[in-house]
Amino acid sequence: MARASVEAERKEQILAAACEVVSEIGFKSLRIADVAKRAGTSTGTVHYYFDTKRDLMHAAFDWNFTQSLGRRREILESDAPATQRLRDFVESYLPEGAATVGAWHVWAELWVEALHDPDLQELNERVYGEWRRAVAAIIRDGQDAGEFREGDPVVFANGLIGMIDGLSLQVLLGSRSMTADRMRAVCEQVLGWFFLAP
Amino acid sequence: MARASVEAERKEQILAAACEVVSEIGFKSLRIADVAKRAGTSTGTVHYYFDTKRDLMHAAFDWNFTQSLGRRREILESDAPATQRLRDFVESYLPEGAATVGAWHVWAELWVEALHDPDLQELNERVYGEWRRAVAAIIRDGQDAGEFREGDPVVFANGLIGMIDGLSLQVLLGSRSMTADRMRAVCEQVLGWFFLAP
DNA sequence: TGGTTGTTTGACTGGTCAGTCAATCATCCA
DNA sequence: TGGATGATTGACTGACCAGTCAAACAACCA
Repeated sequence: MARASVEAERKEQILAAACEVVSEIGFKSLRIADVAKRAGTSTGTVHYYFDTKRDLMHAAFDWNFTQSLGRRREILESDAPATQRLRDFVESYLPEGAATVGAWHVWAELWVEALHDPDLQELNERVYGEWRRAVAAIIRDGQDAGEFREGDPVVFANGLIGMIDGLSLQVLLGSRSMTADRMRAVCEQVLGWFFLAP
Repeated sequence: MARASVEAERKEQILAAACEVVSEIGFKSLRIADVAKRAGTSTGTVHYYFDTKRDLMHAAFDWNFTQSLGRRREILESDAPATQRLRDFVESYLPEGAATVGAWHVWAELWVEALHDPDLQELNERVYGEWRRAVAAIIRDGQDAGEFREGDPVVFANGLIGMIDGLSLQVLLGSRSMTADRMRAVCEQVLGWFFLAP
């Protein structure tokens, strides 16, 4: 066993580095040596903590999600009105800041890798379950408070999350027709249709 | 120059094979030898028509789009009511049949590859422009015919296409919470909110 | 028929990189 | 202090594969 403190710290360093490299050059181009360099260590050390490249990437994908969830905990657990929480949630997803864009890149790589990897599909399933439940809970709150029109919260959560994913991809691809600002406008429009006028 | 007939036929064979292989094992795992075998030819011949792997894949991505558009031409150019055309369009996108699922896989690979390739971003831009225009045109028709509520057609087209992309990804990932049937239900629900009752 | 151009083949090469390993260093504790 | 265990290093190896190339084959035409 690695000594607990060193192990946790070093793994974190390596996972953060792996996510940065994936975000910058993509999974396909990622070399263990790139990760090692970015983490300020050697390939030997990377392999000391992660047996294979696959293990490393699975752990990195998982870590990426944990970090994303952490960055949104404040929003999800806030006791602001549901309309506000939903707006904040959507806003926090817009691919604008470096952290969010980086996390989105890693997500996109995960998706495509998962197309041919059942273990990653399982990770996706777990994570999307969490997002879906979180959004559906906000919607239910909003409906209970009369801020939100009726309808199946899960259907709306699925539609909203799906739309965010699809639009974000276009933004990440640098589309001239779908900038972060335009995405914000589309999301606001859609939310507006579902919020009841105050 | 290759003799026109042979060249066109052989290129088509190779591109179709490339798309099949990408769909089955992913871009990252694709070997020129796989494509050659699938096309019933040799690696030498693949390289005779496509200088590099990158050239081959760019052409394959382009070809995949042309085929997808062809499969939908009938719907887009039909003179059925706008509501029907939009329903048919969405239905045609559901990742169910082999051809559609295959095309989606190739799309997903294109997206991720494009994150780090400006030429592919350009292809994405062109293609999305076409989809967006096609959908917006249907919506405009529907609004003119009073079948559809008012609002910016482009905003709605963007929202709808984004949602389809995001949901399709989850279906492709084999999510137990997002099957093709559930996706159909979400899309119908959303379309229902925007169609005016007859 | 024989020459020209277009097409096909697969063995081969050069470069790349994940993963291994033996050596070294650091930390802890008896 | 010295031995044990944990941690780190980077040179090395074996597998892999894109792209090359020389040789062969096919279609066409003069």
